[in-house]
Amino acid sequence: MITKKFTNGRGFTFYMSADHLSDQEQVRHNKIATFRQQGVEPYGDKYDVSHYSREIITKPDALDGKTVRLSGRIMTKRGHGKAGFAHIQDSEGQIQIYLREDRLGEKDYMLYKELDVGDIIGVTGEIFTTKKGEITVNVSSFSLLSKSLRPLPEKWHGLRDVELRYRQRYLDLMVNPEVRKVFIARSKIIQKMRTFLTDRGFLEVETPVMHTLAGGANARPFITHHNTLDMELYLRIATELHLKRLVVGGMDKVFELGRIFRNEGISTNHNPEFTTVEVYQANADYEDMMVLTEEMVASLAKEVLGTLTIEYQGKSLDFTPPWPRRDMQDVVKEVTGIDFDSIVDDVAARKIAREKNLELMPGLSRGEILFAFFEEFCEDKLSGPIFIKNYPVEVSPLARRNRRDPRFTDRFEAFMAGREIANAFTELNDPIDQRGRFEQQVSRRVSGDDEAHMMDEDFITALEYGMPPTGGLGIGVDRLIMILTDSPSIRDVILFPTMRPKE
RNA sequence: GGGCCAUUAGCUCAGGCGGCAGAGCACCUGACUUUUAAUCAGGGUGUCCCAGGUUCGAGUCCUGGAUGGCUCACCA
Repeated sequence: MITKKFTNGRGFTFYMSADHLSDQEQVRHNKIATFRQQGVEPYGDKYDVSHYSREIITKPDALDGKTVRLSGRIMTKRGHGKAGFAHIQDSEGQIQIYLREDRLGEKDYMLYKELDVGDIIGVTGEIFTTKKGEITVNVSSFSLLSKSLRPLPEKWHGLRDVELRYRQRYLDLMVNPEVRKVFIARSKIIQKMRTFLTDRGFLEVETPVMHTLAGGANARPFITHHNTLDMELYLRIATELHLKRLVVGGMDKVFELGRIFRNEGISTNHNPEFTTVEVYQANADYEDMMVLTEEMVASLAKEVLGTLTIEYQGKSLDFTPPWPRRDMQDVVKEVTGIDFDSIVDDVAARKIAREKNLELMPGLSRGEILFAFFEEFCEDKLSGPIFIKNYPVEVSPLARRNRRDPRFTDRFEAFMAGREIANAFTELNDPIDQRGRFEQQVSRRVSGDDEAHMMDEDFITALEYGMPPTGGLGIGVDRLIMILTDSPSIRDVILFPTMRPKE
């Protein structure tokens, strides 16, 4: 290690070295040693804080001339010989501080001059307003609370590199203030969601994350292993089947807000672990779930954003209930000109799919093809919010059949900005029909569809004891938060999105 | 998984046709007691993502790989 020693005019000794540390890191490491030599602890004790920055900025008149104590991270620093300005940032924002040598004394002022952007300090001083009109703390004393050993990202551009932003979210939060706003909004949305439901008499419950059988959705699970039991366990892909067991047990109104896991692709709309809320209400049906959905989303928008009309990526969305309700078959007819009501069998449906150049797995049924038409040609055109209802039975293995037309189920999905946000139905409570649906799923599984459901005998057994007529709703919480915070990527609303490790 | 693009200083980015590695901020040295992207004078601090190849010579061209972004497929 090549080391070069030099001393600056203020008695601080530095060693520049040629090892793995950058020059800026080396300087900061050396300062720690020098501070300790001078009796200054670089990782100080807790600082009694009287105010946060925002309280001071928002009511300067009441605090003018008053002494305040606050702590924060140095974000900018400007020296002027025997005086200096800096901005410190706390959880509420930034405030300017002013330090003078004739106030602090030579020793402390010299210590201040050695502080770096990124260091966390506690300051005590009086509030005043500078010539240029900025509310500022005239510091009478300060102490170093935590020495930062690495330089912060650039003050003007912030941290732009998306890879670094996700991998080192703490830096993103430090230097990109709008990021903090998104996650504060996320926290509020989830909190309001919880109180919205509990206020309406729903009971929050926790069901297993590790399943012996991953059900309730069409998705590939993550597999893990329990050593003592020596068995495979799956991380849950949905909370649905356990929540319905609770309804069988007499818990009439339940919900679970939590993380689920799907072993599938990653994209701007998909993270392997994500958050859903599922709600089940006995003596209700999917119409009731529509009302619940629109009321909940409207109340979240109102309470968190203060408005029912928002902009998402330049498009306007109005959450004022009631939202439009459209039949899937009607929407497909409107967009593609094809009336599935007049297509009576699977063969005719496959023929029309070929005409529209829709490449599908062989042997699909009429309902599956209708659903494919909807997804392919209609879904991304639904700016919403809108409810699409009456889903084919083949793609809805857990939903009750429509009384008048058993080819369909009493199911809807809510769409916003062309994305599915919610999925709900009148729950299938006929155990014999449910067994048939599972059997159909299993046969699809056998023929290669590894996302199809597995037979869940235990769930069937629960239904055989009798489940009351029940409405169920699932909401993709991350996606809803994306809409409400105008975030283009799901990674912008998940603090630590799944990333491949570096190297 | 396929296609396209990106990776250069701590950060944000430029580097035409292959010819000594660049700017701003940050940093270092000095000046400056109400500045605010402070200013002034001086200083470039680097595994050009990695490994090969072509070439007298590669940040630049070729091959392979890594990570990320967008997109298609899959899905919510």
